[in-house]
Amino acid sequence: MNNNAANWAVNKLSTDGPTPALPVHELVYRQLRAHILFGELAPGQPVTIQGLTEMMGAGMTPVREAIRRLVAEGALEASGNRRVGVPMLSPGNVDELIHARQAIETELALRAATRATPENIAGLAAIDARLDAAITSGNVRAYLEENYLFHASLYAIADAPILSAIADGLWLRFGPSLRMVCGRIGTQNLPDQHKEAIEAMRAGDAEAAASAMRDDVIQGMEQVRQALSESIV
Amino acid sequence: MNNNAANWAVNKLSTDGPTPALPVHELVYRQLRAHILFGELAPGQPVTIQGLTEMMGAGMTPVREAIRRLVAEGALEASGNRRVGVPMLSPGNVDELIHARQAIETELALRAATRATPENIAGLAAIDARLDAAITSGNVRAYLEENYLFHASLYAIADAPILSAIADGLWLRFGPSLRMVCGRIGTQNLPDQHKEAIEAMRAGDAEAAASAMRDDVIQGMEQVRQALSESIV
DNA sequence: CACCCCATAATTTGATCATATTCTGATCGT
DNA sequence: ACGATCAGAATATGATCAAATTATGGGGTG
Repeated sequence: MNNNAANWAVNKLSTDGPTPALPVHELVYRQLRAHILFGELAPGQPVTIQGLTEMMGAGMTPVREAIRRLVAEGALEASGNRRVGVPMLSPGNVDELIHARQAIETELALRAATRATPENIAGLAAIDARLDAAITSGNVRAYLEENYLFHASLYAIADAPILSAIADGLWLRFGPSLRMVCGRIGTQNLPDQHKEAIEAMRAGDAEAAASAMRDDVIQGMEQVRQALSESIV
Repeated sequence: MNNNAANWAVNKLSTDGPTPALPVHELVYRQLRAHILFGELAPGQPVTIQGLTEMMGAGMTPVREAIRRLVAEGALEASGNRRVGVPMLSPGNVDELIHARQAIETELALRAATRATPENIAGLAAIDARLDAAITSGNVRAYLEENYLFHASLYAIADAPILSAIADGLWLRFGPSLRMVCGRIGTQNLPDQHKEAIEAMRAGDAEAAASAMRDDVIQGMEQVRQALSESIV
């Protein structure tokens, strides 16, 4: 049983299953995390402790811990004067994210492709099929979830906990902005090089799989950059 | 005034200066962070809340927040059964760290080199001089601090908050092991390509500076890998 | 006379602590 | 060797205190 960060991320998108008395701060963390990743929270929006306590029905301490954790991961931003909110991406931040994602995700894809079993690949293909359905039906939330799930599954296959943790942190940073992109341009024109990656993995060509994922990352981040620059105008 | 993550890291190695009523959880976080970075805490060592409360003279809530934050950054590890401790690096982890540091720090060095002012370079040279003194005198703690300070200063110059945050997180992960390396091989044989980097920055050759820092990273991490593999035997 | 600015009060929000409760690990007895 | 009991440690709550933002009102100005 491999308890690495990426597996964890994949498992905890669904709340079902035999949850063996999960701590409250963990539940708060996961709910808030999902809100950030899938765009329930817009960039710039403030996040208050007391608001969370009554929204989640929890005490202050667990809420506080969840917030600190997400601040440490870059998903939330401490404004200096004790306030916490969803960060807004500057164009420079997008540049950094492009570089980082390219470096980290390409390496993860390379490792995943060299280690993937046929079952792994089938699982990825299933996710990608659901992703296609979400795109054609225009279901933004489902698109965001399945898209993230595809990448997170790839991380889990790569079996590289540190790189996976970094990649997950990056997702949290651009998640809110990605939602904005979808609201702006719809789901039709969003990138999806996943089929190329899956085919390359089936063929055992790790380099090609990594290259496909690199293209996917670049295209996605370019969409974000473009939407963001238009939004400023 | 640029309030990015790297500047923050540089500023908060020293505890002096006019601290405007810093929150307790922040102080606990910084002290614990320094303990981890500079090897007061060995890999595998447990970290308890109650132990910290009396060591730092603080309540449970701030201690708890500091621990969660460091767990989120990868500096500490939650063992599943409510226990928290300093993680032990596996050989695979070291591989990941080498890849990640190479990618991130090279990019940071590139950016820093293109932006550095003469004052910036002089500051780096001053740090490196103190580093040399620490090496010749065999002062391990000073070596660790100045070495980190050199890199952190470079991040601050690069003005890339997200990449800097990632790089800082990586330091926290191999910090305890780096201390072990020093205890094993002394300070004499430790890598220091800093002079090459400084010279390249003076000459305005950003590529050369980045290359020098890449060599520095690789040499340092190879030392860690080697010491770790010997330690297992 | 209406509008803006600044000082001050009120309220909201965050920070910390002390305490009760639950869970884990280990010891001791059978 | 197995299972109940016990100490210790973590989780979670609510109360209390401090800080910051927002609201308010008086005085001055166009």
